[in-house]
Amino acid sequence: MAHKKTLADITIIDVAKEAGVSYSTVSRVVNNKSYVKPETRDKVTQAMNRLGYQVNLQARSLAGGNSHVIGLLVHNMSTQYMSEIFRGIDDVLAAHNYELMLYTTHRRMTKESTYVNMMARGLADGLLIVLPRQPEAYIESLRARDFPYVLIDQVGIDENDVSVTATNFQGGYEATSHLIALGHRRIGKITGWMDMIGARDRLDGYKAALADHDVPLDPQLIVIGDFEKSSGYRGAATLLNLAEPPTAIFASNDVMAQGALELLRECGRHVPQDMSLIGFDDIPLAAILSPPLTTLRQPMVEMGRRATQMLLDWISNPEQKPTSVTLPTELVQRESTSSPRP
Amino acid sequence: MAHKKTLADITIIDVAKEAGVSYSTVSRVVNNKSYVKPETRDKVTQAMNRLGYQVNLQARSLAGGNSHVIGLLVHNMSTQYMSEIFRGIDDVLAAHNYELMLYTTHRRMTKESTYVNMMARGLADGLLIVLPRQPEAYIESLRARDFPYVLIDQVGIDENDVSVTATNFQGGYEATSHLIALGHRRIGKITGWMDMIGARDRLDGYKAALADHDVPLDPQLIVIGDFEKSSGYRGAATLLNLAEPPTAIFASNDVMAQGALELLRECGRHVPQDMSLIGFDDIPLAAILSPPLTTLRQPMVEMGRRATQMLLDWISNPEQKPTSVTLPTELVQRESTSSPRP
DNA sequence: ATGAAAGCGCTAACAC
DNA sequence: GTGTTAGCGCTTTCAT
Repeated sequence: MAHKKTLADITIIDVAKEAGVSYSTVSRVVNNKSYVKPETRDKVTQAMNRLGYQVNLQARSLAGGNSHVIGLLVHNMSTQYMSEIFRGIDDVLAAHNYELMLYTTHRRMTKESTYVNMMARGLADGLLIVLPRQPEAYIESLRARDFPYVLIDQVGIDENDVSVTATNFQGGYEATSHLIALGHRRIGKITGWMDMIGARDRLDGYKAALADHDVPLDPQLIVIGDFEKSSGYRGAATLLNLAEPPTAIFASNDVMAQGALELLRECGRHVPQDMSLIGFDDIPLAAILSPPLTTLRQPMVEMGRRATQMLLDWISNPEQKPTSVTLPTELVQRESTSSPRP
Repeated sequence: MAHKKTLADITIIDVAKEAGVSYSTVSRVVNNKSYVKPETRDKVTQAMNRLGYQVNLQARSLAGGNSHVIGLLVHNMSTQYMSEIFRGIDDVLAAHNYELMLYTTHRRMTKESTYVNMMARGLADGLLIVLPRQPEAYIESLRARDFPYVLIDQVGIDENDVSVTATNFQGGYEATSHLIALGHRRIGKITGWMDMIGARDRLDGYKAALADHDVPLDPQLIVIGDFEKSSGYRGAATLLNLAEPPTAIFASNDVMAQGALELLRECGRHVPQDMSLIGFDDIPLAAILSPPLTTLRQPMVEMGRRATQMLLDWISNPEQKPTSVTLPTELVQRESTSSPRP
């Protein structure tokens, strides 16, 4: 045992004694359920304050109540993308006195299910899942127990899943159209994980914009990335080595754009004079790069906020399942895009 | 109640039935404690797998066992500084199958104690506290119950506190000496929160370096900051407006240096030609700024790792309290410092 | 409106 | 080496 419980651990029973009531009455006061005579309630409240009572979340949860904890399942916490989403989550959690259990999966994808099950067994009242790669593995079990969960930046398996996403197709379309409007005809594309719907949507938006503007689609111009900086770097290299290289590159997130920028600099190419570059997300980094990166802003903080609010609503009202929302993206023009050299 | 417990919730009792043993034997197998006949152990293990058993952490914790959760108390999760520290924490937690309860205090300093108490009452087996501002408020209660906790980047009230810090004084000394060696004599200093020992140490290092190199100390050159970008911006403005402005600025973290850089750019000053600039931390951002920032590297990932390892060791061996460690800082020369204009 | 009592799933003595 | 049993602190019927 890691610690000894000292006398400082005062329980509902201590409060009951102090207030001269039964301990189920104390429970009622604490949970604000059913009627308690105002007079009694006062007595109890005062006793609680006097003793400095604090609820034991595990006991409450074990006994069948809410745990007042929500679980957050993320791939990697140390990215600006996640920092932004987290700010939104944290905002609303703090406002509602909820605790947060954080789980980062990294490469250990197999453990996702284990974690989700632990959470669903009472450790948490609900789950926030950011960018899951294979939610199929556990979503079914979540549904089976009517356990509230909201997916962020990933739609689920079907319409039953509650999710918060952005307009990825539109964003891809707009980014590409922006480049076309500038006069580009050969536009390289570095994609994200192709097993993620959002990444596929951005690519589809790219293709649609090309088609709508009668720009031929050259498969060589599409290179598969993985949302990591290094794949942006490699992708840009691939594109640059083409017999007929593009005059602009659309990376499916800012971090890959950063990687591309690095490669371009190393090869002595100037952005945007020699090569236009556009990203996706608008993480804080985007504005700091030189040149500042033109990108498609995704409202990440708001996504975190909305998802959390939806989850909390759902928890407090289990019958009322929230409906998924899609938030708008927006073109942020900075200095990494311009017309191509004549 | 947020969810209904379905038949899928199989407990230690189900496993016991399935294996044909008592449920305390199952508990023994699960916890790997005391001897169980290998044969019995196998039977139980198989039953567990067959049923897909998973321990209920709250029940375990309530019953007096370890919760296998550690609490992390931070001021703000959405900074690169924290992202780095978190990577270290996450690394070792994952390796030891520990869960993480995250609590961000923001401006709600009053809630720190409440949270710490909740954790200490069984929700967590130990606590990691990053950069607390007023730990006095609750550290006493932690000690009173022999509850394991490790402070990161903050020494405690006295030698009894276990902490992981970096050589802030040395770092401040080295940063300043670097500037002096370059030929600077008027060196501005933007400090961090002055209620934090680390920030005071960096300032003291600055003063000591000045004294050792016979550079007069001008109080006007010291402006109080708060580790936020905006205070770096304002601090630089103050310094620039001095009758006799400095030729170099030492900001107590990279984020304030970033703020200073912004102000400098807006005022048309070139770094490092018109003004040398040095930061502290070496967050990823530092290398990306233009010009890339010279700074004092603090081994943040390692700090997180060490602290977590110490905490876990302590938890598994309560009699053996770990001893605090101080990790070395290191000058990282990039392009934001040079000799002053003649 | 309030009290009594039965568990929630588990650990940790204590028996055998 | 394994079974029995008493709680951990709380929520929730069920009485009253």
